[in-house]
Amino acid sequence: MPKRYTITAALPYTNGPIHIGHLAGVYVPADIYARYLRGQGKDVAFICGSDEHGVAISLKAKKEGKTPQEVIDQYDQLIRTSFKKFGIEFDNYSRTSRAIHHNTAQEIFSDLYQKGIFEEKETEQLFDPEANQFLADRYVTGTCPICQHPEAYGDQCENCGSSLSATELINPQSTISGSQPEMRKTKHWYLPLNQYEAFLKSWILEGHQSDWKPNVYGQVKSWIDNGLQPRAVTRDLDWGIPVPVSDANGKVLYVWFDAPIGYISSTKEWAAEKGKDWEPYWKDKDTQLVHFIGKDNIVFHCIIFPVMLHASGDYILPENVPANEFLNLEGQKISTSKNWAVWLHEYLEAFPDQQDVLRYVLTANAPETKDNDFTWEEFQARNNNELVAIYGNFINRVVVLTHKYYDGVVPSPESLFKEDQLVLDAMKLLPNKIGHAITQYRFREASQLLMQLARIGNKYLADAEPWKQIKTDPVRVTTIMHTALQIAAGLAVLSEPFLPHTAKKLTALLQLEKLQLKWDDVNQKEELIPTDHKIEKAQLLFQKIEDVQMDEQRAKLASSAKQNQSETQIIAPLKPQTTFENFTALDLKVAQIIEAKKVDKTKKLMELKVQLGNEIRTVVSGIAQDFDAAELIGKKVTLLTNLAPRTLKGIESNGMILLGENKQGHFVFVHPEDESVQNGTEIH
RNA sequence: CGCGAGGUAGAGCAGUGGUAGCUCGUCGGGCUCAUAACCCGAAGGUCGCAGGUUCGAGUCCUGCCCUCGCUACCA
Repeated sequence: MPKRYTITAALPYTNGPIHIGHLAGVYVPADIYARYLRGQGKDVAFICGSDEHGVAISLKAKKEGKTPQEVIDQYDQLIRTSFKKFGIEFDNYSRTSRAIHHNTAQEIFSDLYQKGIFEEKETEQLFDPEANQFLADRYVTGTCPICQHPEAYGDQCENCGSSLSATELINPQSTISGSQPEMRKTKHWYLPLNQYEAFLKSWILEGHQSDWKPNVYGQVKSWIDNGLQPRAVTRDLDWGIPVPVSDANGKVLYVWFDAPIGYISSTKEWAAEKGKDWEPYWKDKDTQLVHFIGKDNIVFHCIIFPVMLHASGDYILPENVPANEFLNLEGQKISTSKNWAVWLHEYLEAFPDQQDVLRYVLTANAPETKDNDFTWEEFQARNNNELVAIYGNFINRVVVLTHKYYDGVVPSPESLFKEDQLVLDAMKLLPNKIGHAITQYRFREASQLLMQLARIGNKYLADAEPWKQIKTDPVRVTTIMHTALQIAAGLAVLSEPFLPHTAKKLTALLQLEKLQLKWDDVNQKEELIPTDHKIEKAQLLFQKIEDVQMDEQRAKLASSAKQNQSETQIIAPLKPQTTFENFTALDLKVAQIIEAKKVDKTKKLMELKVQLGNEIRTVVSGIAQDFDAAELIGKKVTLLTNLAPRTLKGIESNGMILLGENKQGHFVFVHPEDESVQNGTEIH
């Protein structure tokens, strides 16, 4: 049994508000876990904070004409408020821009530096002279050296799928200023992950094969098996924590080096406020450290951060890293940039005081084992059929009957019948069952076990029929209602980790505040709510959600998707002037697609047969993500016929179909008269 | 291409060698205390496909197909 728990939730990055995906993947499960343990009387530090460094924030500030400080202040405030309103009850929520964090991160860097852990390397990197900064690979575009696609990124060409290095691109261009980057030398410090393979193997691959989630374990194993590379932990940037070494002017700690240290500095800040010692929470072997994260963070929390902690010597390692998969929204990936999301602050405007509904839906449909989909239809169904119909209705029945028969006073029971004992026994099994599911990080299951208690209650009332018995055997009804009230009280206690706002309302409704009921009282106490105890008048815990409300939400999503499409586009820079001769050298002809088939084992490639006069040609085109084979057949397209043939995936492609590519990277055929094609759309 | 996860009733999920299960939805019935809520019953599955191991396979092995993700700055 651990003496204490340090629970961390991924630090939200302050370049935008948070949405339901963040909540479902990280914060709701972490909060349930922390609340459950606190309810058990455990010593818990539930730690989080805003992650406020890194190149994305610096860029966003430049783009919006603000200072980075203004950007992070704005979002830190918004995120902080959202968490508070949703009842995500951190023991401490700090910020990585605070002095305590800067100091802590620098201390850890210096410590590792002095121990000689880092490797120093000088490399050549692309530098944007106009923006006066080095460029991360994804901030460089240019022509792909392999397939000639004009908009390949510095790390990968989306067209042909090849992995690239930014220095290979033809005509590289900075996406920040548009200027041509130049090569410059720069020195950085590297964490030699490759030297820690043996440590990671024995710690994770041997030590956690059975208790870590398959997705986490598999991912880590894949990285280790492929061989780890030294990783730079510093960057050339003007926004971040200065590297505390004398020859490191203008260099800051890599955001992923400093962010997880934020857990430690946030713990320090909390301990100082509470007059506690922070060190046992990070250094005592009897502390259980758990990181709640999304799957994209696995490498940092299972490899990089543990190596940092291990190398420094005296820190403990995480006991588990229960990473969740992703949540989609109405069938599509949640995307901040495309505004395809349900933002927490906007949810609250539409559904005031209904935080628990979202908490419940996101728990019941959490992406624990695979990506899941959030739909408004399911949201409505879960609310109306489960929270309202089963949970809320049970409570309402009990409270209404208690007032009708006994003026709201808990009646004194006669001796229990077998059926009364059976439901009470069934309830007594639940605290351990639910607790076990929670400590195994199976929150979906835990939430369904909770709902089972309300089902037990409804069934009990239906079987015992107090409304009939009252006419023939009123004495029997005292026992029935007493028993039903015990279940209602049990629900109030066991709901707390999942539905904190509801638990509070229910506690008030049943006037349980003074009784101070604990989790284990549910299976240990004979009576949760005593005879002669007076309860409040009935009040609804959940409201039905109507179809109109769902239509509004769906309309909102649809309009943001549309708005996003019609957003004024920045027209791609014009290419150098060409000549009429060059143009006439191109042979453009109209052709009709007569056959279309997706190329096996590719995401994008489509093999097309096109009719061109009396000739049929085979063309391979990267459009499979935007079109189905069926809808392509019969389409008339413009074909560049005299392009040199090229073999893709073993199929010779003779020609190229002219396509427009919009901002989202989706292709449209070239029919400029079509309304949906915007001015400035690039054709290639 | 490589690697990881997933593919079980209309939907969402559980089930790691022994008669296929849960929740929602659908259909039928019951009840009327309750937010037209609750309770009971039924229909609905060749467990992605094809082979193999085994007395026996959703479960183990092999191959393939599909979805999502990762490949180092999207929770």
